[in-house]
Amino acid sequence: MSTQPKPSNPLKAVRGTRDLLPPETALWNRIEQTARQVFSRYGFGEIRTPIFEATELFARGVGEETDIVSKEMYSWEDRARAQSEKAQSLTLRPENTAGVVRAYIEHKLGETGDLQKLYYIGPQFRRERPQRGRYRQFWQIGVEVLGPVSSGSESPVRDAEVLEMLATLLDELGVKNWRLELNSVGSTEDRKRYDAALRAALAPVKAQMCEDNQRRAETNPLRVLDSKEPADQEIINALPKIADFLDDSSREHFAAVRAALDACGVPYTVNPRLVRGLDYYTRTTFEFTVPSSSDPASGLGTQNALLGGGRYDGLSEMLGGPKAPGIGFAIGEDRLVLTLQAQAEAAAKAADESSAGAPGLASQTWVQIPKLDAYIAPMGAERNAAALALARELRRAGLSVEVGDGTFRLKKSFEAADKVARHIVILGEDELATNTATVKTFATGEQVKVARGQLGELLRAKG
RNA sequence: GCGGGAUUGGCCGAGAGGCUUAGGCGCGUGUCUGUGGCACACGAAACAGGAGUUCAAUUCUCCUAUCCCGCCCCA
Repeated sequence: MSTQPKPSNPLKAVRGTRDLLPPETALWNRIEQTARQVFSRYGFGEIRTPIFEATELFARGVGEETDIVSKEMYSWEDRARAQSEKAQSLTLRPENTAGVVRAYIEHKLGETGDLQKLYYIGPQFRRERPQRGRYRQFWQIGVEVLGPVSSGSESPVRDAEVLEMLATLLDELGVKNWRLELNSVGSTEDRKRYDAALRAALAPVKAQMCEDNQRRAETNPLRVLDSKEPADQEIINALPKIADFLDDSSREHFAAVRAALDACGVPYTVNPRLVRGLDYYTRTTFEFTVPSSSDPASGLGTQNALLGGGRYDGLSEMLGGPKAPGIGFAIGEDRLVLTLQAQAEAAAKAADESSAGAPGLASQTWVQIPKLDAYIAPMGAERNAAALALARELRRAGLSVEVGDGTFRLKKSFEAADKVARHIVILGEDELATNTATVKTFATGEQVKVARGQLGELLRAKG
């Protein structure tokens, strides 16, 4: 029974991380490109913050008691720079809002008086049990809108604008069947009063609930609202509602957000049980979901939340900065990819029920990878140099070109060419002697011999 | 962190305590020295890792790893 100490395999991506390869990366690029385009139409600029920060930032910003901070962070003691200094605890960012707000404070962006509209795209790190749609290194596309009160950062217009933008982005990406769930958790004080009321209401009925909920009732009563335990639903539904604990300003704010969404025609559902895990959320909280496990058109299992976000009016001050109300969200890019792939797959299956062809490119990318304009086939190794020179010419003219190898037999060149390109350009003895090239078009089978100078133009004309 | 399922070539996917680990896709070579896509022939390539039971293990058991499902939680 000699069990070996685990042989960590250096030739394997570590648990919870993965490589993204072509052609799948084309899908990622398309998503990111679409997001950038949409964001810029709303006046957002990109921010890039470090991938690691002082541990303290997350402890204070995200909340000491959250799961993220208490058990999911990748932290380490950095080496002290000098004898006199002590090592600093650093952490791979588990989310990006704290970093953005830190940058806002550090660069005194509040002093400009302007409303800051920022977006980021990048990897985040949490040490959780990997699952479908949950990785230890995962990607988020996020947005933060914040600024001094005088910039209008507190306005419900900002909430509604962000939500409307998300609806537009998901539509432009082609995400089907998304749902917006919306709630208000009120101000910090509202939440405090609600928490007390919940505890009071739970005290007499707690014992009838499942183990998890009994524990939550003690540690974090808000989380009881999240419970999916069927047996406890009756009790949960009878619990006090956060809506009844909102002060006037929170109530008006929420009503204004909904009115603006209605005016824009963005559909949503108010979900009074939507509470989010991070400490800094105030007032508006929201989630966009897609149909989950039971529906094959979701690529996600129980992780049916595509993105989440909310308002964080007190975060800057929690971190020691000026008052800077804000609202933001983070899209789980990995989940977005999974969803789009699953929906593309489902659509393809529905489109041709009959052909039981192998799951093609659609399942991986749903993005069409265009074929190259030309494949240059040199005849004989001594034509290789000339082929590369020709490729350079064409590429500089903006055409996409692959170059074969003169040692390939013509048959092999044709096979290789047909796979990646629309045309094959044959470069043999004749062609070089007469300064021409032979071009064959795969789609039509037609073949012509043209002067070198006209080759680019011809390829462009044939498309 | 807890519970359950899975792991066979590059990919998909059969299989049984001992006989040669099917088949398909893909790949390579040839028929075929400048006109391919087809066809035919041939070829390379796998039982996740470790221990145990057994005359014999890829098959049974255990451990480890990884993925998937659920819980927790979140994107």
